[in-house]
Amino acid sequence: MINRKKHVIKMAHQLFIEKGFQATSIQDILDYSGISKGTFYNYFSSKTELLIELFKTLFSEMEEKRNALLSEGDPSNIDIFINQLELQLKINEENKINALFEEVHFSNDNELKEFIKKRQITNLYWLYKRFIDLFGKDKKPYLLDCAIMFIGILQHLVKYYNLTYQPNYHRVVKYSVERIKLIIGEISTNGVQLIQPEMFQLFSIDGALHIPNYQQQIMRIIAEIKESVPVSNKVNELLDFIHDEISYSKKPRKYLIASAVSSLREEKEVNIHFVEKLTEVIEKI
Amino acid sequence: MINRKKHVIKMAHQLFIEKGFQATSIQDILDYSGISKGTFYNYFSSKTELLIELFKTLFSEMEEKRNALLSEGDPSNIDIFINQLELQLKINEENKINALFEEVHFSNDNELKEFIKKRQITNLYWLYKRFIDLFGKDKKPYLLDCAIMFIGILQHLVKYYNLTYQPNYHRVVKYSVERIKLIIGEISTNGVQLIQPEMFQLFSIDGALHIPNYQQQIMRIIAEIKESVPVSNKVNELLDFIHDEISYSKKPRKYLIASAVSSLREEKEVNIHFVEKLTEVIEKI
DNA sequence: CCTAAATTATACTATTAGTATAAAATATTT
DNA sequence: AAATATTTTATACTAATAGTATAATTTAGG
Repeated sequence: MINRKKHVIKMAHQLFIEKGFQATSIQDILDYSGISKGTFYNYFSSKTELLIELFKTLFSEMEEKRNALLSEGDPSNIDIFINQLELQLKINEENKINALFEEVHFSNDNELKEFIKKRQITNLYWLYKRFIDLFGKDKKPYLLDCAIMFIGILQHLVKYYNLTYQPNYHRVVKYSVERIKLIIGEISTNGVQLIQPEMFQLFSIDGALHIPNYQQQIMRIIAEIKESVPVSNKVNELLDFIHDEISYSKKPRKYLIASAVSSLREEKEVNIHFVEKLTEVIEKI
Repeated sequence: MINRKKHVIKMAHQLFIEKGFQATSIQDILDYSGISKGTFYNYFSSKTELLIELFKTLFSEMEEKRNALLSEGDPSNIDIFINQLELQLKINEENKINALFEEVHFSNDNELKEFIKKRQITNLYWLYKRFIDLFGKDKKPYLLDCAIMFIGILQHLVKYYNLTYQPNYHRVVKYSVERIKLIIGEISTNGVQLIQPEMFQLFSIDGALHIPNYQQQIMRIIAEIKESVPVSNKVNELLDFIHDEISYSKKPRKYLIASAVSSLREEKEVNIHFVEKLTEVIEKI
């Protein structure tokens, strides 16, 4: 029964893709996934919260795959970067993430709006960091501007390219990268800056963003635990809490996480080996 | 009573700005603008249709002001272009058009989606044409790509600039224009093309877009008539029909418009001079 | 086999979009 | 000015849907 919640999210995702988020009623989701209303509200407090959970899983998967492309590779290798972008665009399309994203801008739900905003900033930060990898630390002052422009260029070109031709992400990404390379060269020669990278501090995710090491490690361990054995409700809840706290809190509450881990230790289904690794990593937060 | 409908749109606009489109119920609009439900549904078939009418008026006003900046000026003067962009960004902000736009992507309403899509394409086309004015016909094959990239750059820079600093549209526009100038130079030297300008034909607004002369003239005459004297319901309906047919139809139905004009001729409140001018222009369609 | 938790079925409330209609107010025509 | 047509209002109604409440049933685990 532990996968029921995931199953509901999956079914809802399908409905959202087919009919759109708005047009899918909760009753539709109940019918399609074969649960009762009570169960639904036991899992989620609203349709919006279901959507947020859907986004979280999709983004986690995407980030994992994206980072896997780079692991052990050379961060300054631009072909890897291009592969990462292509991958993201493809996953986006497969899951209609963009469509959902757009559909969702409407919401009066502040939690959702904040979630999406943070997501965009985090994504921008990733790009900024990758640009530093690719083009060198000396160009730092200009690379935020460039990252912003690059997102704009890429998104708009993809949109109109796909309106006109069959999608060809490789071509569009390469084209976009060529343009931004030119701009980076010119801007850093002339020393023109528009927005200061200190901007990230405004969103107080700067801290969290600077130490993605432990975050990635923890997320990997959690994934391993879940794959190793079907876990109980309780374990699942604990793992999800840790995952979310790590991923979406400005400052993850270290002691709360430690407490969750020690509860995990009690559960025999979880290999003690994993718990040790978790404890170890969490101490470094 | 002729302005009541406009008054309702205005009041609704205020509510949309304050609370958002979604969060504003029809009852809110009724209370705020002091009309009854019956009247509302007499004016609009739904809240969405009201929104479309709001957009139409906002866009018309914006286009008029934007084009006024260029009238009699040199199309290749880049400072005029920069002024035009600044103006648009400011009007956008004042009326929260972007916010409404985003809020609205959600809708299951196909009419609205189509309306917005066409609006974006039309806007892109305007920019493409302006780029031809500014950078020369010889660069035509590359200027659609550049227009697309430019929109992306400008929109994203504005977004993040305004998140960080006080809005300074002049600065952001100038920065964006500098970048695109560089790209245009490089692209046209190397002869790289991504999307063909023939793309516009896909949206079959190509024809309509090529002859904006009569469109502008007619819209000006209509505005003049409405300003000259408070017009009756009937006249207003006729004028609005002509306006919409000119603005939003792929191929305006010439004879239908002529018929509307001849009905106008019967109305004594409308100065015959205007009717003559209209007739004259419509013959050229 | 027993207990606790999860799930179901069902009924209910509250909000809202949209329809229907008769009465009242306002315009228009003769 | 009276008659007629139209617009507007007030009101009551239907239908759809989100979310709450709860007793009965099922399932999982010790």
